[in-house]
Amino acid sequence: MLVTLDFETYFDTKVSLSKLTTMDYVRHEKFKVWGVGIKIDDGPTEWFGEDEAEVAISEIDWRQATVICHNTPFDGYILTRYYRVTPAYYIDTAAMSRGLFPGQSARLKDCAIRCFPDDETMRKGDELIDAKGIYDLDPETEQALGGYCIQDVDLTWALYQQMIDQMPQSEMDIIDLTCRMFCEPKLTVDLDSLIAFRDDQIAASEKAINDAGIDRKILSSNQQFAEYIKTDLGLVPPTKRSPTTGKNIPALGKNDKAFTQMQRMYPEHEPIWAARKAVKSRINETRAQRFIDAAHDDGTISVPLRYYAAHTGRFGGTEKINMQNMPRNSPLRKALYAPKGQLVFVADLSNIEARMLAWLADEDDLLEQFRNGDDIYSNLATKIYGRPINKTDDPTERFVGKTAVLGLGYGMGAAKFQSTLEAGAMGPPMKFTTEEAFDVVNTYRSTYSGVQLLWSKLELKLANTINPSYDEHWHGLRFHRGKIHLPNGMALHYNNLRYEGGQLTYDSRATESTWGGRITENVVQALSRIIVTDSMLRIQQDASLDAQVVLTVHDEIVLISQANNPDATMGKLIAHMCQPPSWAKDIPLDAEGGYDFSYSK
DNA sequence: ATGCATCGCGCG
DNA sequence: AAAGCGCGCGATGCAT
Repeated sequence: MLVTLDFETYFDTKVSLSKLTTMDYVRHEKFKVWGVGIKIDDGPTEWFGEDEAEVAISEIDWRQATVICHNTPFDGYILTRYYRVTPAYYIDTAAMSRGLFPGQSARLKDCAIRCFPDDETMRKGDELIDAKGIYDLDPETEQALGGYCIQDVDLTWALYQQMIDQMPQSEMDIIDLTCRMFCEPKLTVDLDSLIAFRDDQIAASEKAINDAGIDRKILSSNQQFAEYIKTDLGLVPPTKRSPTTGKNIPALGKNDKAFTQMQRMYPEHEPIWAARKAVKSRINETRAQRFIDAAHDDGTISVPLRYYAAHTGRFGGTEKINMQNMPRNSPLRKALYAPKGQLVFVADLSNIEARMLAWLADEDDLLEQFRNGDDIYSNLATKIYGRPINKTDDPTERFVGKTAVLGLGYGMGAAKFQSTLEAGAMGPPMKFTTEEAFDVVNTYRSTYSGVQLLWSKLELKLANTINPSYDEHWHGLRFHRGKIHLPNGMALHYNNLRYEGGQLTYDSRATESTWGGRITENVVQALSRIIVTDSMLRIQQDASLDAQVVLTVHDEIVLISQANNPDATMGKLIAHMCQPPSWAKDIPLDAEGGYDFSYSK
């Protein structure tokens, strides 16, 4: 049974979805369901007002129901957390839109215009219903609201019918799973440790500011802090060229080399440097607070993930919470744990993008190294240094190999390679001369000549699609009409593809230009994402695992399963993740992972 | 007050 | 001619 529905709920200037997270909004004391529009299968849409909504919801057999909404994490959250009913399957037309039209607005209004450009009846009502801030609706307002709600439900249904044929079942299952992570939370939070962490952060930052004796405002502002360094300390504040605007801006970031150097040169100002750091690291405090606020009374926490946030299909964060970029050894991670009797399992696909790149580039030698379980970072470093490099004896040289493998495969140049090494993002900061950096880049490109060839191949094939009759199948991909169709039925979109000033150009939110290295990265990322989501579904659907996937972080899958016999569970996970797809049977995959009471690796 | 662009920084 | 790529959030500073 298909249940298309749309809740209309109280909102005012402060209590609204634009001001609050979904969690805070639905649990707000003023939250109230004004009514709900419900359509069962292709029957008529009915409006149920405030007094009828609960009965209408309770009369549906949710164990048999597939719910369809526009932005289902919201309506689904009301169903599961407010009405305590759980649909069998979640469909979200906003998510479908993001999948089919990456980078374009997924608002109901915009979806309608895009899907039905010539049908003026398929429009979201835009006359203003002034229900804002009216807690108890008068009959006329309620009737008007009900009318618009019915229109929205009908529109959602029409969008569903329009888009469903273009959506592969696997992606519908991923949308269902994404909604489930949010609407049926399984992870729990340790509030005490979060509160302790937050309060520690606040105390530490207050102490640092007091010790320095400078106003917080000055410390936190780049411009004001630069001025302070100049006039009060009598030093020259470091500057740099903005990578986006080209303007000269203060280089006072935590990782700005000139600034860290200045800190080393003037240790007598240590309290000031410490205070600057403390002020700038308030994110820990606010993040802890976000988690505390998001926690439900029963201890669970919803995982907000945005389906198809990136045009490559990768997920993103949302609801002011980004669980995909939590610092690795942060108390934030440790505060997320499994319910009693269960464990958190974390597994990731080792070097998935490097493997995918090697597979696409037909780099047989590299593929063989992966098959043999070789340390590819050390192997490349061996070529770079001209002597045997291994993980234990030459960690520094290996980092050079790692930086090379991760960046040079997508066209990174010598200057950028040099500065990346100098910043020391992946290991100890290293000094390379321009010539040395050039040497490494050349070594990489000649060692993996297939990669360099791949850049130009992909650029040429994509550029060829400017010609509408061009249609080529290659490596499970199809190049046609500004799109690179992926083997799972989705596609990379390069809208309005053209040459502008000699640059391959397309429209996303802004006008973008692209080139071989960038296209290669897009394809590699999109294909790697399919490997991960395919195994996510296998894991979720393997009844013997009794697992609930609760989070994914690009190459990593996080799930909760029973605590008994965890090694057997882990073994099955790894097996699921190492299964190559039908379109790349010869790609060597590897996965590793572990389990614990909490989400800590 | 609120929105937008920009930067910094965390993750992959 | 030359270019690692992909995200979201917090904070600042400026525009409205």
